[in-house]
Amino acid sequence: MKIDTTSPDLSAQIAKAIREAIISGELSVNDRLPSEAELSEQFDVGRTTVREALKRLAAQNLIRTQRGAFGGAFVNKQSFQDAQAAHITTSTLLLSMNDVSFDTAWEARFALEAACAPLSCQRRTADHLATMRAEIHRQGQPGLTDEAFCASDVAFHRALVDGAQNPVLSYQLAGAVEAIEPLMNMITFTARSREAICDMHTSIADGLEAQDSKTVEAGLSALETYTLTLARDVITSRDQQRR
Amino acid sequence: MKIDTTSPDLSAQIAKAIREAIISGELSVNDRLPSEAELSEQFDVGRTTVREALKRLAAQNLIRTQRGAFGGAFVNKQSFQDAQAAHITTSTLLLSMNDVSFDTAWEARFALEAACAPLSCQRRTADHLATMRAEIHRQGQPGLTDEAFCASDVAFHRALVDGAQNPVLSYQLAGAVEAIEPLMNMITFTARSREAICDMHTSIADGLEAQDSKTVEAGLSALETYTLTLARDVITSRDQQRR
DNA sequence: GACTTTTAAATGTCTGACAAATGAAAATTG
DNA sequence: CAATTTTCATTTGTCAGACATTTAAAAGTC
Repeated sequence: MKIDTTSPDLSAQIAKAIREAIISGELSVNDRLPSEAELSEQFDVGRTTVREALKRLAAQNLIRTQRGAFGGAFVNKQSFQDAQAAHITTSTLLLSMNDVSFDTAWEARFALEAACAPLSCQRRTADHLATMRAEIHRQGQPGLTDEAFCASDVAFHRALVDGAQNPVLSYQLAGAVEAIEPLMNMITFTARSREAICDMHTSIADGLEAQDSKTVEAGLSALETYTLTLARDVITSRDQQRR
Repeated sequence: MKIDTTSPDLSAQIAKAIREAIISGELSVNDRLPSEAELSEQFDVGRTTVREALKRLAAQNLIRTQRGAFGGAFVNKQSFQDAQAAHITTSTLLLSMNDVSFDTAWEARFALEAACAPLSCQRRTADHLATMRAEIHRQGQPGLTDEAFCASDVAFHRALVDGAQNPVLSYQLAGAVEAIEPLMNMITFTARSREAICDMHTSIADGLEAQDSKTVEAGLSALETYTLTLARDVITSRDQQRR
């Protein structure tokens, strides 16, 4: 592991070297890295620089640190849970910073969700169904705020995705499903549209319960079209107001 | 923005505070953060601690720094390209560190790819088709190493996904498609299986060219089943050798 | 007005110091 | 001897101060 000590980004270089050692398997889960003092000797830099490199790795969840004798920096096991949270954050920022149209994000989300539908039909448990029914019930409550409705909507679709019982799918989908929530919140639904959405959710849940993927896909497709129409109306009327 | 100066993770707290300011929109793209000296005053911590916080954010691509007068830390625009690279790294580590079975990863990958197929049929350009044909041709070359074959395979499928012309889809899919490559490399294909794979790739490309999503989906499905069978054979024989 | 020099501001790095946590080893005690 | 307490070395967390380097604006020069 060599670095160019003349370049002014030593901590980035050191982080990269260690990161690559982890990715290549040279360092395994729970392996202990050399202490900061040892690393600073090895790389011939100050301890400050080493620490900045370690913080970079910690920010990526690649290592954790522990104080005290026999403490140090240890290679982290990537958990689906943590990775998912980070993935959602990044996806959300990507959408908000890149002027991604609602159409594009919505299309991606439903295309991916539809891919889960057949698997979820096969494997969904009573738990998944119960979650979905509970969320549908919540969505029917009159006093619900728009934010709470959207959150419940996300929970409903997450249950559908999780029903496929494939952690890789759940992880990848989380980004698409959750990141769109802020965009959804911009489109405030009327009480009437909520009722229609609940009906479609019920139809989807019925299909999953009956393990009938045709019904589920039809319900998802209807939901996609319906929401897209609503969204376009909202955007059109907003543009008109702006004139 | 307040932090608990008695807790021993000041830099993480500061990073979190700034991160949330970015996510909430309080700080916008290209906004300049206060200088390190100013931040260290605001948070009442040393400059070292502030710098560690900033390095954390830099590791997540949330900020960039620039030296000199009128330099400083600026909020980064998240680019799909950078986010995709990070996403692939994380996905790869997730698979390798969590004993995800080949079956699970493979199922997720094909379910997601199949979701892109109809869209790609509609929108793929001549460029995408040309890339796919070129990769098929490369895959037929006899001297190709296993690694190169797998890389070409990834490029082929990436072209299919990109054909949907939806950056959100491409971003999400990249994780699933690329992260499985190391697992694929473990399964060394014989020359004969390569031929069969090329045939299926050709069938998929033909379907895309004819904008016939049925053919594409059939090709993908055949490829999924075929590779899965191969993989199971390899794993079974490997287990037998171990006895 | 065009060019050069100066200067102030900012990040990048290093050193040395001390605080705090932590587990092992040694000392103490019953 | 066994259980408990104390000591101690190690390691991370934080700070202050220093200097190098970069950078663009400001001042000076022709």
